[in-house]
Amino acid sequence: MTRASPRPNLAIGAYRHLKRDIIRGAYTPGEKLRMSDLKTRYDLGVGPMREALSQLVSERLVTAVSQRGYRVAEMSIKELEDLYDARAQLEGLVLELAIARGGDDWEAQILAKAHALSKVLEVHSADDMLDIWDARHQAFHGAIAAGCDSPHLLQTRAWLFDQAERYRHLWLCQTVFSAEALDAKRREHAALTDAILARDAATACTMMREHLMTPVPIIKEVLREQGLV
Amino acid sequence: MTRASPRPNLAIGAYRHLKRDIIRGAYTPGEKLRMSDLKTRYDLGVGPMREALSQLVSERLVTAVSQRGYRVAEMSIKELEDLYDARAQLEGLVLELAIARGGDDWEAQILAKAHALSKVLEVHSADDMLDIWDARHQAFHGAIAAGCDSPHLLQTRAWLFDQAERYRHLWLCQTVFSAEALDAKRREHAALTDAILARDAATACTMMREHLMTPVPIIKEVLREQGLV
DNA sequence: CGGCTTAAAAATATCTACATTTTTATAAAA
DNA sequence: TTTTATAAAAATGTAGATATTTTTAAGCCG
Repeated sequence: MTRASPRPNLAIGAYRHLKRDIIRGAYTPGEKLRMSDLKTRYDLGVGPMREALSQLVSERLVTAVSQRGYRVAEMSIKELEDLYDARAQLEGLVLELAIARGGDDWEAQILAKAHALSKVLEVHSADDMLDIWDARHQAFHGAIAAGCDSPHLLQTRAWLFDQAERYRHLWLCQTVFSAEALDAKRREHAALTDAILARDAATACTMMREHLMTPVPIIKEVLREQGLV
Repeated sequence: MTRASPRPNLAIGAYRHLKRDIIRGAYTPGEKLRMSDLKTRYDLGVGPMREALSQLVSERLVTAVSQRGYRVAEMSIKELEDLYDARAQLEGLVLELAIARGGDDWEAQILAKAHALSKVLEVHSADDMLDIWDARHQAFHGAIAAGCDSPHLLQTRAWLFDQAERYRHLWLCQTVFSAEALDAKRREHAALTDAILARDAATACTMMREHLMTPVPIIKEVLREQGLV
């Protein structure tokens, strides 16, 4: 008899909640995270709160200075550019390996997820639309990456993804609510799928890197508009 | 007036100490880390100890199950192979970018570090020898990687490095105390340096990937000998 | 009168000790 | 041998004590 999920402790809950809030932009970059405020906001003691913050420091979403508390990590154009470049390069590598290593099941999964993504047309509420499209979009790219068959490379990919998610969220809001942008993405995904299934590594990797870099100018603009940098 | 390093709090000290102990093999993989033991061993309260453990969980050196405490992460042949493969692939990518992006200063630094590494011949005590050779070896590879000019790729590289360090430590002990092994490494490093300075990306990347994979069979053997798997 | 230093006060972060809950080990009974 | 009841051990959470930083205000010199 195995208990799949022993009741998670408060620190884990706080970690998830706080991480989500940071990613969704509930705090402004660089904002001070006062213990007393956090305690009341998340209705917790200092112990669990500190644990959650420690983990977020490890993930670089929060910065800490000894005896001077915690702050939400800063955002910057410079970081945005490097982060997306790193992601694009890594994704290119992962895709190259996936094309070399992936089997029939890998191909099938890509087709399945691509199909699911292309069908997000039904009418949904705005928030639902964002969540559903994003979930399927991630599933599609995840299916592609999975072919590299390396837990540690995938872990690394997930780690960079988390780092980028605050920026990415800004882009999502711009893209999901624009029929035009969505359509452009649909075409990119279709072309990418074709190149991958044709096992054309050179073309596919180049397309993937470019695909991942397209959000950068859009995010830059939003960052400036919203005065986040 | 800036205080470069405000006195670090106890959690940071505990984190460093515990991490070092895990990497150096002071605990056996999978060993339970009891709070009461840790408290006495590191002479600390539970608060700081928990913070340190939380960070190590983020870094996957420790595993946690809610309400059932912490354990040193397991080691396995499977993980060893994936970890080193991931590292080799990433290092290949980083090197490719470095050759494309690195400038004169990058080349100079590589030569400097390569020279320092090749000169570790003077007689040292055994422990000194290990520390000095390792430090210079890391500096050499670090100088090469730095050329990719991407903080996030380098961060990612450092993260995989940390993951591998427990395995790597086993290899170091085998290599540093063998004049023959050291000499083989010296030749590999020299050839690598030549290919890099010649900006021969294809050759250099292949050599780098192979260079990083050479420890794997040695570590496998040690793991089996010491019954760690 | 204004800028600078110094000193007290408030706010904040950090740590320890204790209380509570949950898990694990032990022993008795079926 | 398996199951169940009990006791011990361990993890988790809270509250209060301590140390550090930041703010505020007063004093001093130019």
